[in-house]
Amino acid sequence: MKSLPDALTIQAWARIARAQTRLFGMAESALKAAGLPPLSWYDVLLELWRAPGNDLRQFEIGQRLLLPKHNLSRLIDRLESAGLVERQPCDEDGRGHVVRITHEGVAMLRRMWPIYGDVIERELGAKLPRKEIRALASTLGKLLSPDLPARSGPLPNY
Amino acid sequence: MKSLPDALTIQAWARIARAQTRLFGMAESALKAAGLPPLSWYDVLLELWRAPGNDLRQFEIGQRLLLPKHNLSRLIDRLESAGLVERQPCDEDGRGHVVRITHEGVAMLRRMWPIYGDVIERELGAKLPRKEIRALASTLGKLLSPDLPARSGPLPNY
DNA sequence: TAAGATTGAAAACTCAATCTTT
DNA sequence: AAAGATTGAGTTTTCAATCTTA
Repeated sequence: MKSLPDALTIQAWARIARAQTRLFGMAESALKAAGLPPLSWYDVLLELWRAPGNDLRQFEIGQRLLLPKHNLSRLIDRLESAGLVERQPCDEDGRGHVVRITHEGVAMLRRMWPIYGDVIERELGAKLPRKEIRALASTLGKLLSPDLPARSGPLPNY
Repeated sequence: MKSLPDALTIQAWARIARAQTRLFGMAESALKAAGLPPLSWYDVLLELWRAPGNDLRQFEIGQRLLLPKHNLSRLIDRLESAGLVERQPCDEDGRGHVVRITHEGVAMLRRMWPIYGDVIERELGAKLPRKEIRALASTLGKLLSPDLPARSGPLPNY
């Protein structure tokens, strides 16, 4: 049975798409202008950096970032070619690999964060009162699956 | 001068990305499962359908959808091959074309909307109280350029 | 059989260069 | 020179098929 949304819901939906396109497009542009890799690299590196042993199984990265496995395979290939991560055989499960962030990968994260974070602050932090940012995060949180691993976003802490 | 965002702002930022990925991924899946074209087709067709004469200049579509022109060229190619739009020479400006939605294009819009709208209602409309949806739309609106053409989102009205 | 991961082929996107008209 | 639009080359993503191990 199909039930259709009202105009207000449609407007909110469209603005989620529009805001994402605009904001993340700006972040990509800023990174490219600085000669740095795209956001997808940052996301993977950050997940690895935050993981307890600085490593994760490939499928765990995919779960956290909502990426399909075939896509991830080649993304990791590129990161590996650039020397930012390394693949190691997995002891517990002979099928899979463990992906670990390298020293260079951490260095890259540190170079990217000032550029990326500046865009976040300019486009979001500086544009809304703190109360409204809190409400935004809370509302969007309700739209996300609670069964997915918790993820607080790009939070380098350095 | 770079100023970095606080943890709350980062969380809100990350949730915009995550919500967009999840929600629009679901819409794409639903359309594909029904054997229908992707959202990008819907977006273009809807803009044309809403335009006064059922047509727009190509660059106008690009402005409304935040798409670069080289990308749009081939998207319109695909829509044209599928018979959903047609390109006509432009009287006022010899450089450009006018893109008009065809009868089949409107029919496609009508077939896609029940599928797409159902996802919007399920994933957004049904999950949040109306007051919160209103606040969400309002907040996200503040993050978007006011100089861009107004766009209220997918609103078929039929 | 299913899960983790990879691969080839095709589709789509990006970037820079190009063409035409303003 | 600038704007609207297209095109070729290269990169990335998507889809389906495959491989290995659980």
